[in-house]
Amino acid sequence: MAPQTPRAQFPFTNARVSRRWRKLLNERLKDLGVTQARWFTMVCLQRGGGGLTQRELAHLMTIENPTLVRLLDSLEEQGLIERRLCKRDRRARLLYLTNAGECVMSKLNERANVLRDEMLKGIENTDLEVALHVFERVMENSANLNNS
Amino acid sequence: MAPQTPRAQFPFTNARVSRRWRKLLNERLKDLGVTQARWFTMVCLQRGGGGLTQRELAHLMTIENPTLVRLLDSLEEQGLIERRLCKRDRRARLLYLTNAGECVMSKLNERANVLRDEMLKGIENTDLEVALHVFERVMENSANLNNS
DNA sequence: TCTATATGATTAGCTTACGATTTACTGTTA
DNA sequence: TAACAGTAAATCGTAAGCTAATCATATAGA
Repeated sequence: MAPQTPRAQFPFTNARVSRRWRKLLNERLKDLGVTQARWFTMVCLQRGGGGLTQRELAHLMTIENPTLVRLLDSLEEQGLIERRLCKRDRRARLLYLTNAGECVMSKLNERANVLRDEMLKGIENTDLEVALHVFERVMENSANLNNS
Repeated sequence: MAPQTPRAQFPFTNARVSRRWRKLLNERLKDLGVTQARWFTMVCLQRGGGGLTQRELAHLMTIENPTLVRLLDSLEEQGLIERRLCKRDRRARLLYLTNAGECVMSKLNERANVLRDEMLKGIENTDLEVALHVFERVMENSANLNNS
């Protein structure tokens, strides 16, 4: 079980919630052939606008480049995204959602929204804002550590 | 980037914090040969008391049995935990920290505590309690879903 | 210009999460 | 007691996270 004080408990419980959300969302998206991570990739790509490079998208997602490469490989194979060559820099690839990708996104988003509302049911907006404030502070603090 | 409203943002940012914590803690425990997940396994075993079965420990950790099996395999190989046969039920294994395991735990805990304090620096206790309250509610809500 | 360094993407290999299946044993019931 | 349902652990395969190393191309400096 997680330790005693709120301070000590926080990282464990945070991780637990994260695992649960991932697991439930994976279940609910499974029949559409998309996982939580792949959906998140598409969300960030849509939000960032087409034409991002892989490095830019990885930065938006706060994951490492090699992790993104595999996600993109599967999404490309499914025909949901496209890697186009960049004329300015021949090392880079520019990323776009395909039409099929755009289409499936509405279903995915709807299911994700339903799950999110179910998981957050009965929680005050003010409490959620406090929680998000805590998250932001943690991210700031950890950005200033020796994480090279 | 994460979506707009606090509600929409919550799951993404939660996951992000979880990844960051794991990554930083892995870095800091690396030279002791222990990962965040293996340390968490030992924490739960110590907290639950020696003599837990694998099923019981997996339940405490809120992870699945196959995940725990591999963590225990590596911990056992490192000589940090022990699987003993159970006399009552020959299917079951009873888990214990070894002496070596107990010894290394104090170093691991200290480093983990330092990291935790660095990451939570400047955050009010009351805010942390609100965040934990949100987590608990999410776990309750998700326990009542179709997660079989 | 030519060489050295930096950068975008990839590959390879490890870890940790999952589900599905298998194996070994327990306990119950016909 | 013999069959059968249930349970503890292990095994297998897949996904998604990481680091380290590699390849191709860009860019900066001598």
